[in-house]
Amino acid sequence: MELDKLYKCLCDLQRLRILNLLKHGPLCVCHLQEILDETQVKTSKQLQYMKKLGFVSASREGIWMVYSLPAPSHPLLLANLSCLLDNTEEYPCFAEDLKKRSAILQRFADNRAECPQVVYQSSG
Amino acid sequence: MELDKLYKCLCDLQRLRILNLLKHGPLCVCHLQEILDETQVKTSKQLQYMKKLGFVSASREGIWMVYSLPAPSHPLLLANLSCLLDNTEEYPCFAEDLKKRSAILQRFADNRAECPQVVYQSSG
DNA sequence: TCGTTATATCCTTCTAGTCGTATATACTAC
DNA sequence: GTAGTATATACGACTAGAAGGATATAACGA
Repeated sequence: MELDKLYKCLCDLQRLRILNLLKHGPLCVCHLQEILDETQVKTSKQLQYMKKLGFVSASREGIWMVYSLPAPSHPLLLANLSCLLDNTEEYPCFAEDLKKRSAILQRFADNRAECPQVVYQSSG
Repeated sequence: MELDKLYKCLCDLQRLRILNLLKHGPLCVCHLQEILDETQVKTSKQLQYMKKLGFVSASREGIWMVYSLPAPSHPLLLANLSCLLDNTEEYPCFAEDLKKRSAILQRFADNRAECPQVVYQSSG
């Protein structure tokens, strides 16, 4: 894996936000899309981009495509993701995204049909 | 400073190599060019790119433009640069560049006219 | 003043990546 | 089979950035 590929992956705010979310557990496209407040196409394309580079992996569960960070992820990727929440006043979106993620997982507790099993399991 | 700007700066191998070199001390364009084995235009353009984003700073000394990392640099930048030498077998260029830098600074010991003062001082 | 060295900028071409619309595919339920 | 939901892809327009050649600028020494 080349370093410039890694940084190309990180140099888009939306991709950073996606990676930050996936670091805390797998999610499917529709929920990423909901959290990021973005179109389906745009979200999907960013995921394809990162998948092609090997920084996220995908697996189908029913109608959902569940995206997650592969194990093991590049240590430099994880190190950078760890910093995203450090300056919440300057970059509030990362913490906010995680709050939205929690809310969605909470919602799944009431309606299990809204979410694939892998995602639900990660909520605990 | 926005995160995506920082990563855009890092997502080019030549820029990474320049930053790795400047982390160990200031250098002028002609010596960066020599170490990277690149054209003058290309080297200068990369420096302009990074300067515009604020990740390197420049000061003229006689006929030379001396580039360096500003103090303080973005902590995330420094953290990433610290990792460049970690996997020397996989990314040999960063260590090689530093060797070339040492050789150049050594050369300055014999011919001081070949180098501005700030660069020479950093060799110690 | 002129010549030389170091560096920056202009101009054009080229490529990678973005974005949006529309459409295609995959799966499920009926 | 059809309908509906989730996701991916194809296509075209657009933009940022890369690259290279030529040229401009800045500073120096004679």
